[in-house]
Order: sequence, then structure tokens, then C-alpha cells
Amino acid sequence: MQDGTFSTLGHFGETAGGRGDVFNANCPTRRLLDRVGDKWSVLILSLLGDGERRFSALKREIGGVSQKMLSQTLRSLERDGLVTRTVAPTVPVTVVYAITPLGAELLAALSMMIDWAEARIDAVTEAQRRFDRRDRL
Amino acid sequence: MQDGTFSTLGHFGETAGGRGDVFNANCPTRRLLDRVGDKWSVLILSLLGDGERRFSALKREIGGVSQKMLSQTLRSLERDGLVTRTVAPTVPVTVVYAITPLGAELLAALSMMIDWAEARIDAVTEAQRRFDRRDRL
DNA sequence: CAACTTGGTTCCTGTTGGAAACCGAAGGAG
DNA sequence: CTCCTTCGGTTTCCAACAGGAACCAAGTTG
Repeated sequence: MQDGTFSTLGHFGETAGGRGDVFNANCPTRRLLDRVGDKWSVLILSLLGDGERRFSALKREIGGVSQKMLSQTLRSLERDGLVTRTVAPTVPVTVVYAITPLGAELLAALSMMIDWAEARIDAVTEAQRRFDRRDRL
Repeated sequence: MQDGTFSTLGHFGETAGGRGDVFNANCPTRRLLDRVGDKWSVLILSLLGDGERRFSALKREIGGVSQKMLSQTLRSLERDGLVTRTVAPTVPVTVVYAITPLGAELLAALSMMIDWAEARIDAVTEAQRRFDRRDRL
């Protein structure tokens, strides 16, 4: 199972040993996990999944992004082939970002996680409260 | 799953009960996104999904975690009700971490994403190469 | 009593993220 | 002609955070 980089998750069978490699730092799956794990990528991807947008529209719609992080994240998403960047030589330059088929695939894969988050956030919040209460004793 | 790609998003945008807007900074879903997004949580969760483990076993199996980050991440996972921490008063103290039902649920939700990562990492890597080549021109 | 084990915590340093200032092209105001 | 504005960034500066290494506590062995 050379390919079975993440057997633990897919089929809770084995791994534990070592060549499951997600647990080794330079595994490609782990690199992608890091990318997805980044604070803004998922937000941007989901906005673009809804339709293409310009830089300033993204900045407006995502609460709390700095321009630096937005352009930085967009550039790495573009590099990863998940979004496209199109510059129109209009009056003040216009840049349109859109999701690629690859990005849309990822977004679909992420949707499970996001659905879970929505459904279970209350359980998590309650667990936190319980933990904090117990902690103070 | 073309259009159904991210029905969740529409869901986000128009949540009835109080504007659970993911694109607004203090949305609970976003908090959870941040947690999942953290570098070690997914790795730890998947190891524990395979079976309970002790602190040092986790440290050994995950390449590149510092003890500090491991204990820190474990504590927040515990706080979120995703793992349990059990101390046995043995000779040198033994601490066993295990996944909770809630954590297992999240793990299942994450598996889609990880499967995607495995299947498509090559496409991403190739996109990166193309981008970098174009960039240098 | 020194050494070793497990499961951490503390200290120091290097990287990172955010806020805000600046940039550059072009059109408009004065 | 100069100033001001908009768009899409980049640069600068600083605070927060992650990682490595050393340290710690408790008990057991030698």
C-alpha cells in the first residue's frame, strides 16, 4: 500500500507502524493538510465556489483578512492550481479570481467537514464549558 | 456532485437562526475550522482513531512534533471533547489518550478531504511546477 | 543517592500573521 | 499641472506564536 498514505482514516485497519507516512513530515498528503489547514484557504475557496470574485470583493466578504494574507493565500491557491487569477487591463486594474475544477473537487471533499462543524459545534462548545468548569475546581 | 458541491455554503450564507456567517469572524463554524486547521490536530486524531495511545507513543509516531505542541494540542482536543485523557497511577505515571465518539465523527468527516488529498496531490504538485516555471519567465 | 523513566512545563529564539503605510497606473477635480 | 481617488497589491514594523532544548516531579532501580 505505497499509495495508502492515510490508511488510518480511510480504513481503520492498520498503519501504526510507520510507512503510512502522513506521520512523517515530508509526506505530500501532509503538505496538503497544511495548506487546507491554513486559516483563509477554505474561506476563499468556498466563496469562489459560489462564483468568481474580485480581490476587493473577497476582502469585503471575508471578515478579518488583511490584504497581505489575502493576496498571499490567493497566490498559493493559484500556485496549487485551485483557483485562477485573471487580470483585465481596465481603468483601475481589475483582477478576477475563480475556482478551478480541481479546487471545486477539494471544496466538495471539504463540505463533509464543514457540515459536521455546523451540526456539532454545539457539542464542542458544551464540551469546552464542561472542561473549563472542571478545570477550575 | 457538481452543483451540490457546496450546498453548505448557501446554507452558511442564509442561516436563519442568527446569521451564522462563516465569513464573519466570530462564527462558531469558523472557530472549528481554525481548530481543524491546526497543524497537529488531524494527525493526532487519526492516530487515536486507530486506537488509544500514550503520550510518548504519539510523539514517536508523529514525525516532527515537539512535546510542547503535542501536549498543547492534546489538551485543546480534550477540551473540545474530541479525545479523552486518562491518567493511570502506575510506576512512572501513564497517560492514555483515546478518541471520543464526537472525535470519531469528525475524523469520518475529515476522511473525504484526506482521500482527496491522496488522490489529487499529484495534480497539485504538477500545478505548482507549472506555476513556478511560468513565474520565472 | 544518582540515574532513568514518563509526561509534561519553561525559556529562548525564529517564524508568522496582522495593521497600516506605501506603491503605481490612470482618470478626474481644481 | 498637481492633487486625489480607486484597485490590487507590496513593504514595514511589531506582537504573537511555534519549535528546540533544558528543566522538573515522582517513583524505582542500582
